[in-house]
Amino acid sequence: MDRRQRKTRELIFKSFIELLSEKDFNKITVGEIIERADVGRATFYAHFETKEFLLKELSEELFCHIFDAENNEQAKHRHIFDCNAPDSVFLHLFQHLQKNDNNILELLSCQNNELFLRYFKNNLQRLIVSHLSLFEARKNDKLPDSFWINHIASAFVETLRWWIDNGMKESPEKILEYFYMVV
Amino acid sequence: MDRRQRKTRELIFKSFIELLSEKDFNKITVGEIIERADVGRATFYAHFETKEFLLKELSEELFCHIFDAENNEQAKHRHIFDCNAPDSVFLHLFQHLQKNDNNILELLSCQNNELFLRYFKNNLQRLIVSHLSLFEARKNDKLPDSFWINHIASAFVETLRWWIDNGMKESPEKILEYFYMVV
DNA sequence: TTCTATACCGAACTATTTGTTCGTTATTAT
DNA sequence: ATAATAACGAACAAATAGTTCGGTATAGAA
Repeated sequence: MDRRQRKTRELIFKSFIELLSEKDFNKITVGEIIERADVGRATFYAHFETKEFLLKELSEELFCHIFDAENNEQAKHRHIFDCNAPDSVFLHLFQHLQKNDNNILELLSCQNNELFLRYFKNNLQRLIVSHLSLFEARKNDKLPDSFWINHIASAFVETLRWWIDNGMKESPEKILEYFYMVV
Repeated sequence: MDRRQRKTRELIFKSFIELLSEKDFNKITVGEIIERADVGRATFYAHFETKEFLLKELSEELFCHIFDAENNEQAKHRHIFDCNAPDSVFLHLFQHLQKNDNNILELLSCQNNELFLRYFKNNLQRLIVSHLSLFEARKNDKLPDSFWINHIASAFVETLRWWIDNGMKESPEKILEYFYMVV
């Protein structure tokens, strides 16, 4: 990809993230985005079909970073999934979030959190399926699999939401404990 | 309230609900709403400050109907909460939803379900607080109250979401069973 | 270095939507 | 019957979305 393209793309993302932490997605205008990113109007539309596509691509970029272990060559991200301790997956998720890598936290806690928590949950479901054995012991046989998976993912996201909304005072270990208590 | 006011208000609500079941909230224009409701532009703005306020008032009208037992004089709605059986509250919620009183179901399952499920959850929390004793036995002492309440409300909403998304094939009793299994 | 492709600029432009204003008409409550 | 007021409808300014196009600057290859 052309260096110019990369640069513009990053400028737009940066400006957009800033704006998202300030105001509601639907209140953000393309005019504001390009002004803050300092790029031309036509340039924006050369990169993103609409504001909605911009959001979609941003989300994908952010969450792939966290979740797509298989496709991720970089060792520093792989370690989340390579650990031997059985329940380290979720602990490391909490830890990563606390460290606020990639500023995901700001997006999960801003006014638009519904938007991102939904994306987050979708990605999470795939992760859970591959770690389903962790929860096998607690599952009631009568429960349909899809119900069970949805419940675990929801419980994680809601735990996360509660943690953020209450100022993230608890340690990742403590939150993991809470999470396991209810699931 | 003037009969004319009541009439236009209902016309606008009706038109709005129809549109919500067809397209995304943010894609709906005031022009479409008033055209379908067959009221003048100025009339719309005399009733609702913005589209967002229209949504808010609609939600309140719908959910108060279900949740606000204390303030509701009508016996037919009060019965949800007057039952003696301890867990009838949630069963009756599922039953009511299955019967699709007030067409709430369409709003909970349409493209905008995030919107309404959030409102739904907020109202639910208040209900849960007043029935907290039902879940006392399953609560771990270490868990903060607010975490526990949030978890129960979330689990209910997510159970409901799963039920709707999977075509509501299960009976309300079965769904209640699932709900109690995970909470 | 030179050359070619192309990303970006910027300004103008159309179309859509929002929210307001105001004089007129119709309906309501008393 | 009358006074109050809700609705009409047409026109209006302002904001925004998305497009077009000629000119400029830069990247990457030869």
